[in-house]
Amino acid sequence: MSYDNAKRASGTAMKTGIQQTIHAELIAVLVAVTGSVPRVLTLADGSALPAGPLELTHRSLQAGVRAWVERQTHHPLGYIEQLYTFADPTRGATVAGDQAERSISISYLGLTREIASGGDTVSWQDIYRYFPWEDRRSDPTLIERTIRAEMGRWVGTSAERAARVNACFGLDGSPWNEDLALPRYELLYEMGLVREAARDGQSKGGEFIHGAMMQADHRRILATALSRLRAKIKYRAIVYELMPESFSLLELQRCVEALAGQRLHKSNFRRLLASQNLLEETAHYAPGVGRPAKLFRFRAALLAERAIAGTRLPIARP
Amino acid sequence: MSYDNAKRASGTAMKTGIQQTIHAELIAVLVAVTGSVPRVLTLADGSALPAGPLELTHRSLQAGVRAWVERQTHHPLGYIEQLYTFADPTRGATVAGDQAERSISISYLGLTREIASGGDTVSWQDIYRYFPWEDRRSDPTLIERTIRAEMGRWVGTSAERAARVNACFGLDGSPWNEDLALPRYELLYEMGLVREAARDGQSKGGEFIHGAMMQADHRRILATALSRLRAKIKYRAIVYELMPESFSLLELQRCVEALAGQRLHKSNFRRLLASQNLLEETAHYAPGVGRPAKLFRFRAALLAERAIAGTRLPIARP
DNA sequence: CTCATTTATACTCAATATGAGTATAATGGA
DNA sequence: TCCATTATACTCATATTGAGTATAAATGAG
Repeated sequence: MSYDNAKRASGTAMKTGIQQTIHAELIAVLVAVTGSVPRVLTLADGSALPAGPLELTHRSLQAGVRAWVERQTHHPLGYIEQLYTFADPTRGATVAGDQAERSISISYLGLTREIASGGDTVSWQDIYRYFPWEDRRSDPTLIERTIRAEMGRWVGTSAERAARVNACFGLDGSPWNEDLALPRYELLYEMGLVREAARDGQSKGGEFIHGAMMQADHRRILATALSRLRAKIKYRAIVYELMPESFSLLELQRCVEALAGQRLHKSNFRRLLASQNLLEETAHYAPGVGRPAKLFRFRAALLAERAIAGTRLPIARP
Repeated sequence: MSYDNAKRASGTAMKTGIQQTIHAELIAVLVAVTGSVPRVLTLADGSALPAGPLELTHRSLQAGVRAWVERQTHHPLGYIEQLYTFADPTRGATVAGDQAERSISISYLGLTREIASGGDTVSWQDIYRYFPWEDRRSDPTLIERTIRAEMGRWVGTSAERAARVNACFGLDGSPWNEDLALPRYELLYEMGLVREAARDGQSKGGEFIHGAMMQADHRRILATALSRLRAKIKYRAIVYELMPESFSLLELQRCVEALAGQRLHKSNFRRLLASQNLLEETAHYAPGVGRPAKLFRFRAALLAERAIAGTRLPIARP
């Protein structure tokens, strides 16, 4: 961290020998919500996220991701956001003469609407297939019933571990915080309760809790995306990208509930929406089993103001 | 984005020809708050952030940043968080035979306490030296007075541009949002009102607003750090890392104010602190000019619970 | 055709949180 | 001793939130 380094770094390409050669890979987490199911686009029958190398033709990282997704799905990608960059030390770290090799992965979160993607093993998967404990809409006691005993074993008599588990999983007085999806996954990994831990040689064997495994650390990346998304819907109107042109208020509520993994209080949710002035009425109604619901759309001006309003979550209890 | 790519990506090192060779650089934004001044560690007399290449000896990206900072400052680094990764298309994008070269920068935010750093041109600089308009503690009307006319010229008759400026800078009815430090800097760049824009050939010439320039896009990275930090103090107790062992409530308030760039309401700030149960009293008092203030420290248990409480900002008006 | 069922929408009300300000307590120094 | 200065403790009106009830507009069974 010397001045020389800084000068080199901000100049043109560095070609000195100290530095190693690196391969960069882009990973995309594409999310869509259909009805009440939050989905992610996967490859290999749900065991991997779309990924590929950064190519020279890409003007920027974001442009690289966009290019792929649009080539693959023939669908323009709306909102897109960088998630995280990591350099896995265990993979690709081989030295060959003067040149050392290493792989860096840069992940992105994109929001779309679900479309039929014609590929061999390409498919949209329910996100909660990978994190069953994150879906508390129908049964918020899943953790209480299935995971708690296993966690207790790991905690043992350590007060510090107990505090961490309670804070992450909302046990013993702590409130449940939906944003903590990533810390929860990481904690389960550390406890050896997800299959990836055993695969990577971290687990001492024992019970695994439900949840489908993915290649490499793709499931961790997906957890990062879920965390980010849940935090963001509370202060940015990004649901926009996930909804059709017009929709009923209940449909919008179901979409937010799907992402948050929580039931929301109906009238309070509507009051919040009204106070934020995000929507405008259309002249149409959605037919259905009961009284027809008025259809709404997002206000056109919203696109310009993007940076503003927040959608906080009025949580409902059964 | 085919299944083949995904398989390659998640296997061992990729050596096929499609992919280009990449250099990775790590950039650190080290922040400390001393008294009422938020500072950042810089090189080259305040014109660059500490940066250097990713080395093979680094187990992970974070470990790489930690290693440097600790080697340079001889001070253990507490909180550290990844900011953003970007691949500048304009620098280092040269093709040489089969091998193409490109540079990727990965930036990190770290929190410390300020210490004398014995280096030639290494220094701690007031962050608001780079973003004078972000400090609204003494004079919240700076934008109103100095920048507005210039912005008006760029807006012209475009309603969309006007809406964007108003939302970003809290003009014309929109509330000021301190988290938007990055969008604000980006908007000023787009408008050609910061010197970097002229250097990069984006500006059409004209008045520049105050604020010191930095090499490459380091000032943009610093804006990213400020945005992230301001957003985060509202929902995570990270001020912890910036304060000494024990401190008075007013000192803590001054620290938060320095980061937020806003004055806070004294008694409401204290009420918020009390309700969150973050602090505990010590037996000591700080001597000073008036009545001595009781000294507090962060509760030990806080470290374990880290993931919890939020510190919202009760804004004060003069 | 009537009524139970289902969903939509409108209101109400208590509890809590927030913004803003006043009153009182300890200091050191003129 | 009194005053300037900072600390700490209360007060109070208003806004926001959580939770729930009442009424409206459809469908379909009988």
